[in-house]
Amino acid sequence: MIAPAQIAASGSKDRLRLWLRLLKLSRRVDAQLRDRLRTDFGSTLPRFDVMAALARDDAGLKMSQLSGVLRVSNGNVTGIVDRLALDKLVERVPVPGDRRAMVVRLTQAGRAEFTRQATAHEAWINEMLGAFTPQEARHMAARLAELAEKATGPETKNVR
Amino acid sequence: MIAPAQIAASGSKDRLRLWLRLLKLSRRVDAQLRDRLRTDFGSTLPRFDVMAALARDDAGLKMSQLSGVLRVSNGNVTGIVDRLALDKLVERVPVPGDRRAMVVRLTQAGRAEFTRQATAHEAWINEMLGAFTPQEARHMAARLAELAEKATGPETKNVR
DNA sequence: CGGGAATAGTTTAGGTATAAAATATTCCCC
DNA sequence: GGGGAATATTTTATACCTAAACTATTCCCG
Repeated sequence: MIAPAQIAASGSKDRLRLWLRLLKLSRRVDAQLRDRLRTDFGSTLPRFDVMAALARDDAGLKMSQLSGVLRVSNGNVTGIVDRLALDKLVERVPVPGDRRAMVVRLTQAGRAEFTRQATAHEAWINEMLGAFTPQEARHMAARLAELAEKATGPETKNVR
Repeated sequence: MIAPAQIAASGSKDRLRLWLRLLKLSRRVDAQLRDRLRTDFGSTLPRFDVMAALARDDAGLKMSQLSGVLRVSNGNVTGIVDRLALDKLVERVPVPGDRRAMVVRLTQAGRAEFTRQATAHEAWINEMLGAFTPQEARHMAARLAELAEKATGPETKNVR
């Protein structure tokens, strides 16, 4: 027989250990990506994330949509878009019917640059996670997706 | 028959999708932890991480050991320790034989505060990852550890 | 011993992040 | 149609984070 308290405590420890593992792996991949983006493209992960979000849609996204998709604060997006705009990789376009809003979209140059970076990005990930077979990657991704759905916490923050 | 290029491309896509899943989950847990630490304890995740590292050892750690364990830059640790020291949660102690080095350790108050926060922290994780059974958590953690070993990239950065 | 290489830590410059306040505009209801 | 609530974005204050430069000390080899 096992005391109930011990069962609960043990489950909790297992989940904590899993979290520490997940954190360790994701930080390592994250650090590599940041480093390579910096050295190979003179860019950063947040910039890449913004461009990736914009690349999905020729029409671009409003600032608030962008912060919703990326799940970061509004003020944060302002700064990143400011810097991308300085480099002429994105542009702010006023929204016809609403003088409050701005649509951000990739410029021609931004689209070309993103394509280059995305190709490299996928190759880096493929290299770093090369120890996963495609089958196992699919399986684990599916399992994570399934569990993420049940997990506590806001699934989406600002997506409207 | 399947074209070789297609096989390679497909594996790469699977790993990319896995990465996006991992990132999504870890960001969500991260955000929750940050939020709860802030509202419940008026603290932050980096502060918690530093205290957690120090809690393992009564003797404390040198600044460089701290940045090595946490895998963050030296300058970063300087700032976090500065702020923890202002709150009297940690203290810097000169190292007898080496006038360059400082050992950082939890104060009495810091140790007590960390114990409170760590208990809550484990409960939050347990709640957020509750969809994983302990068995599955153990299994996945083991698999991640195994793969992390093989994965490309620096396993340890500054640990000496 | 003397001096350059290595080590420990802080500082600096710039980008990323948040929450909260401020600004501007639009919506909508009475 | 006037005014308050809601929405879109920027600004502000503070903390995090890195790489690189800088200071101080220690190590070590000739």
